[in-house]
Amino acid sequence: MEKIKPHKERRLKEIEVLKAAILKAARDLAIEDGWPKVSIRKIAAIIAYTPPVIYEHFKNKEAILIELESHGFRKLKYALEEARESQSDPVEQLLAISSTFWDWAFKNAEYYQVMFNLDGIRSTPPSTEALKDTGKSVAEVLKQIHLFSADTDELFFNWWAMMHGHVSLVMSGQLRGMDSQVKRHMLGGMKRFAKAL
Amino acid sequence: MEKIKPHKERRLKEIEVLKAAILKAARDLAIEDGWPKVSIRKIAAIIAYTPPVIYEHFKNKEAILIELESHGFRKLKYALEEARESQSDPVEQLLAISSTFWDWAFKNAEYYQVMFNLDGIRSTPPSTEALKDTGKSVAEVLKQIHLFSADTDELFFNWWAMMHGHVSLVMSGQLRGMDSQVKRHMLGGMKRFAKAL
DNA sequence: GATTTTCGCATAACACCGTTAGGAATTTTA
DNA sequence: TAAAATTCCTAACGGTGTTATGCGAAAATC
Repeated sequence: MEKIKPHKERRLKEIEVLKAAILKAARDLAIEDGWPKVSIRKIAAIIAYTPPVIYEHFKNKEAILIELESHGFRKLKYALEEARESQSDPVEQLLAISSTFWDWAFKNAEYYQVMFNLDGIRSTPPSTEALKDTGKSVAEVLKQIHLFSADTDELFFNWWAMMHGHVSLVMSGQLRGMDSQVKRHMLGGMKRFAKAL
Repeated sequence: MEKIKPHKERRLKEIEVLKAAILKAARDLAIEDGWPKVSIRKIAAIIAYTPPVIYEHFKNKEAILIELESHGFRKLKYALEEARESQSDPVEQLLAISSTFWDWAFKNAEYYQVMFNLDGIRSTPPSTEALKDTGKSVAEVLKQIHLFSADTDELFFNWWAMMHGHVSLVMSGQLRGMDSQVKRHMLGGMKRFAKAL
């Protein structure tokens, strides 16, 4: 068994720390000024290195976004699961999940934007897998509610569309200033959606 | 009454022509390679002028996009009105409008993307006015259908969210390759939506 | 008709961007 | 101690939106 030399181990930690710092810097910049203003050079300045160093940890700028995207989906998934567990009735669960989704999206707008390419920074889109996995709680709840009606895939996509539609219209500014009003509308629509199943 | 001198008049025509050429060049570039690859320099090359000339017709790059956005909304509005007139029953009208919306969005993706900032090129978002005006047909149809239930604003936003949600999830690649499947699901959801009113 | 003014347009530059090549200095290995 | 590898920087390439400057030609004025 090979013994790992202490300085090697320390170095590995350092690399991990630096990688985390890059991700944090990118996110902080996005929170501050929005994704379009995030640049490799600014990230480098924050972590007090020169730009090329970043390319030792990430293949390119896109790779940083992809990593943050998956962070975002994991966090959102967790939030939705928690929301579901706060209720026992399936319809109540659906409403709780939807409400939590909304709140999470705006409290973590920088994540949401990179997850759904809302600022068009990404050149490759997130995979369908992320959607399916993140919405697992919803899929299960829908299965419990619908009992007899349309196929589950349809309901699942309908739910995603209603959520992302409302959120992205507000977030991209088309309905700026109507946040809470639109959230009410979204929940109203979700109730009708559940009732129609 | 002041007489307009012929060379002045000719010049005004030239300016109009050039402005139209700039808009067309931008759109063609977007159709070819997507909005992120559209640049002032490339537009200039196409119209066979140098970049500064473009700034005599548009304040900046954003202004070009804003103009195309309003073109897009006008065209979409017209398409939706036509769809409505193809049916007499209100529910059928709603479905026809929704189906047409879908088809239009993908047949005019370069417009749709600039209208909803799907590629994040815009820094200022389109106004709520454009949404309200474009969706006028829908608002009227919804008023005819709902008779007693929830307020019209809510239904109107719900419709926009369902449409834009489905479209943007497919268009931004999250559901790539599932175009026709998702369209079916969207129409299914829309039927349930109409039935629940 | 000559002179002045205005107009149309290009050259060149500024400040930024993502990304990469090359090399210096330091640290680890032999 | 010499060789090898690692770490990190400087400098550059080709691209971006945008603007200052100025030249030549056309139009307006005298």
